[in-house]
Amino acid sequence: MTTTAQPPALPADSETAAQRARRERILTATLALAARGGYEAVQMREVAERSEVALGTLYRYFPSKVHLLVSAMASEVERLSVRLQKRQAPGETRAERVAFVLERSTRSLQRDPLLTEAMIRAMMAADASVAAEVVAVRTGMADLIVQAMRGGGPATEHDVDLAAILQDVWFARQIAWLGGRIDAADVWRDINQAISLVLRD
Amino acid sequence: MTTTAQPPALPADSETAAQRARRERILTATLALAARGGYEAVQMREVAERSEVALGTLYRYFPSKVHLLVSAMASEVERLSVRLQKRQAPGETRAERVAFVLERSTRSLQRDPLLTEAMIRAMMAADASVAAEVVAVRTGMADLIVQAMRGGGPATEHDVDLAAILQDVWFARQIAWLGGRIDAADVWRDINQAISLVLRD
DNA sequence: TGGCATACTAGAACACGTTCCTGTTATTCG
DNA sequence: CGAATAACAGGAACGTGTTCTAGTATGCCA
Repeated sequence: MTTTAQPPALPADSETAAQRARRERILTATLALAARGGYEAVQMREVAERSEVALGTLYRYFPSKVHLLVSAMASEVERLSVRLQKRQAPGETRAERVAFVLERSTRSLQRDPLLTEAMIRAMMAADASVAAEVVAVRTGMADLIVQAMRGGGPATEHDVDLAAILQDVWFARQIAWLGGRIDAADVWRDINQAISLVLRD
Repeated sequence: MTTTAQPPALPADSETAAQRARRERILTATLALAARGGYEAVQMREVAERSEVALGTLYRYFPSKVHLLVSAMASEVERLSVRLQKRQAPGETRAERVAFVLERSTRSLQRDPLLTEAMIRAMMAADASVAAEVVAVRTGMADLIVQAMRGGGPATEHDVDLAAILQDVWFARQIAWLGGRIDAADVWRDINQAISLVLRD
């Protein structure tokens, strides 16, 4: 319930160069700490110190640890999206193309298991106050899936609904993995299965 | 990393009556607090006080807040399961019967939004150490779904896989609701849609 | 240029999950 | 029954997310 104006977690256009640099340093430090030790290693005091910013300033930019990590994930999805959308996903059917994209995404995330743990955990812990950041992440991922589905053609309402279901399964399987109930290979097997169940052409 | 033997979060048969009573009081207090104020209102000191148990004892029974809340959810799912399995779900198709059961479950949970918030949040926060309790919850829910699907007939491997997907969507939609991204009515609409997409007879 | 609002730093302070310690009560076993 | 062991009560103490305070720097406007 702060009353003073402040840089929002979603960057505004009116930021000064110094502010953009601070935000950048904060996100970089966050990703580094998360990659090394997961969710619990991202300690606000440590993030502040590494990004050479006072603790209060960190909280001005990102009002909670969850905001911080979800924002970090949004920037990662952004990166992934740019990389994957350079060319159309290969495959004859929708299922094949979606499988290609989701497998690449999954593998890319599992390469840094601790980082993924930190980000997914934050997504799950997000309450209503983090809605905007969470929507950014989900929109980015939905775009990836829908683009793969349509394979150049137009996306229908139905396509978007299907993409949402796949994304739900995708997240749920990551959680099951984090929860130690399935291993990394199962994650992909289950997602793949969901794809073929949901996207019967 | 405790080394001494202790009453596990999953009750053993060898509990004395006094221990069973303590566990019961703890779960009752947990549900009461959660129903009144959600996840954050379930404070370990408060739970201990209300159940007339020392803080250390509470931690002996439930080694963390997440264990405690997931165990509470397991007992709630148990209750729901007993209530719903009194009679076979009505409906001609698998989709109709599953929809019936999941709608009842969803409505039952949404009647106590704060309690649901607390339990779902704990499910999502569960790490590997809570795997046993989480599995108990998921097994209970999967049973509900599979029983509705088969409508008296035998359940196949495939049925169980489909039930897992529906459960993933079910949880994910609850999270979206908790995260303020969709409202209570959307939860049911989305789940229903997933049912008809996944269970095309 | 001076004044003023806003942003930032440094660090104390607070809240709650968790751990630990000390002494007491209950339980089990010889 | 008596002694050993485990369980419990009561409460202090610690760690980390979050908030608050006081002082300093920075950018903006007259």
